[in-house]
Amino acid sequence: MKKTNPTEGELEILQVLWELGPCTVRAVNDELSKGKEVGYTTTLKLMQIMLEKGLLSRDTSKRTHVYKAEVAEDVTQKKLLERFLQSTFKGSAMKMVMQALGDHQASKDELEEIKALIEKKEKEQ
Amino acid sequence: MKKTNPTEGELEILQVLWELGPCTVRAVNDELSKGKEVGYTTTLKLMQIMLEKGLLSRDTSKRTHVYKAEVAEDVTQKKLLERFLQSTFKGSAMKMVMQALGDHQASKDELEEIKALIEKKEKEQ
DNA sequence: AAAGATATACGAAGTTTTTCGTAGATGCAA
DNA sequence: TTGCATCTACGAAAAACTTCGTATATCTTT
Repeated sequence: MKKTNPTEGELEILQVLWELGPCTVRAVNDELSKGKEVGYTTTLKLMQIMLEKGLLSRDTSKRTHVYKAEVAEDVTQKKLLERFLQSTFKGSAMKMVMQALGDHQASKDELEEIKALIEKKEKEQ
Repeated sequence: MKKTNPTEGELEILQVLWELGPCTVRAVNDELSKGKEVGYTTTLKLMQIMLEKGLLSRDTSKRTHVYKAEVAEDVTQKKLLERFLQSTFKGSAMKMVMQALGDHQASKDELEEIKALIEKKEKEQ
């Protein structure tokens, strides 16, 4: 029940559950299979481990168990982002933001949204 | 010589070399030791592996070898950023930017810099 | 009811990454 | 020169993560 950070494999499963909501192992495995080959029992095992870690919970009232994410998407993203920032950008969020903005396409709306956020932050200061 | 992505441990070493420039194993190990306990031969071994991978090069003309990063900081950051974006934010750079901006302090200058970049991007469109 | 499909549990092998001990070479100080 | 400190090489244990096979139970279909 420690809710340790998910590994990459675990994260893929979380992505599916965040997107589709509570799922059976089969559903998760089908979804993962769209992107890469992965055995059913591999997915099952991983989800059982995640259950132990507290990353998932499940409903066992039926024969086919239904799993559900126990960690929120935004909270998890935030934690992982902190870790990544630390390890790759020595904690400099702004440097990373510049890098990301520079390298990626953005729609007009997205740019506006970011600009609005920046202006809000500037007022706060 | 494949220059595969560095692992987390390898990244810590790269950070040191990027910051201090070419270093002996001892120097790198001393630096790492400021943050956590780590054995000398552990650092040595890791750096030897990185040498094999092509992440580092070294000067062996003296008894004490001097290692140097063979991958650039910004290029490496960019690669790792792509991977991280994919695994954690399903590739949505803008979502991550918003998250990072929202959660982190930024100086006036940094905010201005980002705003300028955004305006430049808007013009490009 | 029997056969086939599908489910969970679980051990264990396979990979990757990290850590460390030991051996042998070289430098340095008394 | 002798002995102590420091260096590299290297194997291999340890740890973390991933993958899978097999046993067994439960539906479902005929």
